[in-house]
Amino acid sequence: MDAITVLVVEDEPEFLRAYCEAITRDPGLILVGAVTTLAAGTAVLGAGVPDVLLVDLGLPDGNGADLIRRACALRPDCDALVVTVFGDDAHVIDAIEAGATGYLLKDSPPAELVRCIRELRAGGSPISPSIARRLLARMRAPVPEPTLGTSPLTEREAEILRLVAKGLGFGEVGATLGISEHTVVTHVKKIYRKLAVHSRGEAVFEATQMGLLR
Amino acid sequence: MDAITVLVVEDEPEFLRAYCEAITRDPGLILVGAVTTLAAGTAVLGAGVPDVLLVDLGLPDGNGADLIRRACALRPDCDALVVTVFGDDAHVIDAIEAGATGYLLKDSPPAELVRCIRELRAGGSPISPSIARRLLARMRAPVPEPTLGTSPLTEREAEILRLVAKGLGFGEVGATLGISEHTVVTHVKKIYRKLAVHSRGEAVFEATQMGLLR
DNA sequence: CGCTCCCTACCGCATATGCGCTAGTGGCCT
DNA sequence: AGGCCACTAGCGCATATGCGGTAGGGAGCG
Repeated sequence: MDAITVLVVEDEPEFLRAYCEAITRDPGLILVGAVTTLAAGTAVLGAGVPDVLLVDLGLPDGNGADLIRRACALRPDCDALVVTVFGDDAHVIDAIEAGATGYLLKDSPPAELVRCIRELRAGGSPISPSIARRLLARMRAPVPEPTLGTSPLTEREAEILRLVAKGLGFGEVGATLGISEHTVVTHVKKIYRKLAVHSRGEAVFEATQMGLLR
Repeated sequence: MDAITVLVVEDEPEFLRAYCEAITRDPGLILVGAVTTLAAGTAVLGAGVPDVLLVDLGLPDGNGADLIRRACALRPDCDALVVTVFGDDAHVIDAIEAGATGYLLKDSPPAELVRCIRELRAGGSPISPSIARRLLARMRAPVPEPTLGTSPLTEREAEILRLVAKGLGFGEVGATLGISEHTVVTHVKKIYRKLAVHSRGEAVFEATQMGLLR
């Protein structure tokens, strides 16, 4: 296994020193750079993206997430390990969407750090437990059931709206459901009144916003 | 700090033994039960939900996720730690949606286990790095930016579609954008052709599915 | 037994919509 | 300079849509 190249971007001197020390002490890791600003980090990336980007989010001249974005764009298989004091959702989500594959809070000892770097290159994603808790909570939320009962629409009406959304004409909807086109029109009229809309497009739009379609 | 009560549900004898041994050896943990089936686990929960539910997903008589669901329903603040060989998305997502707050693969040593149980009660969520990697990948996907460039629609067309979606007639759209109604119609025709649809509703539906609206 | 709500069905009519066709202007690229 | 494309604008026409009103059958409820 080749040695792992690491670039450290961290503005706080003590942390920077500690990280560098831990990395250089490990024979399997190669410190290819240690900078304290977003600008400097960007410059280093231009000369070649390392295997692992160890980055702090709160840099003096910008957000570390931007650096991650750039690194991932230049080299998709590189790993970005965030080490920061920010444990809030906004920072975490932003970093992850930027392409971070690891997220540690600054309470981890340097020894832990090198282990995490190894884990990263092995295809894993070390994440501080407290951060992981937030992520899990966030993944659980997005599935709150389609909500049939609280919908202002009748089951039948929703069914018709779904078909209308798929582009079927009233006649076709009627044929599909085995009812008259006139009946479909009647239903649609009620739907419009309930949703306070006046056209197909608006109805479909409102319905999708309300999560009534699939 | 009070001792942490733990219920183990694991069908494989060797693992069950190893888990129980590690837990009983730790003075801060109290093993309140060790069962091998979903049915037995359910029964034990009926008599009181422990602080931590250590559960395998692949039980002989059902899915461990169901047990997690039950435990969380009975006692929302309990923690469920999944320990399983299943590392695929379906199992992971299912378990997390069920309420799991930790997810370990069966390659972790028992010593690691008790540390994870402590982390759980401290509000953290221990997750095997390889599992975490899948979760991160999954969180990155759902938000790939509105993507103006890759959209089949022109900026102007998308703008018109947004207005149409809000229920405006072609004339109103024209008035809003300061162009002729006829021009709006022309745009709409191109939109329909590009999206391969034949009505307002279908167009709005497709567009929302493609994330072109907001 | 009335009352309400949902699903069903129909008539009529003004307007909107979908579609094909033509065409001028301006920007971008070769 | 010529080609390609987006945006603009218009004509004509068949059909769909939106909206009003009416109405019967069935299910559930006090």
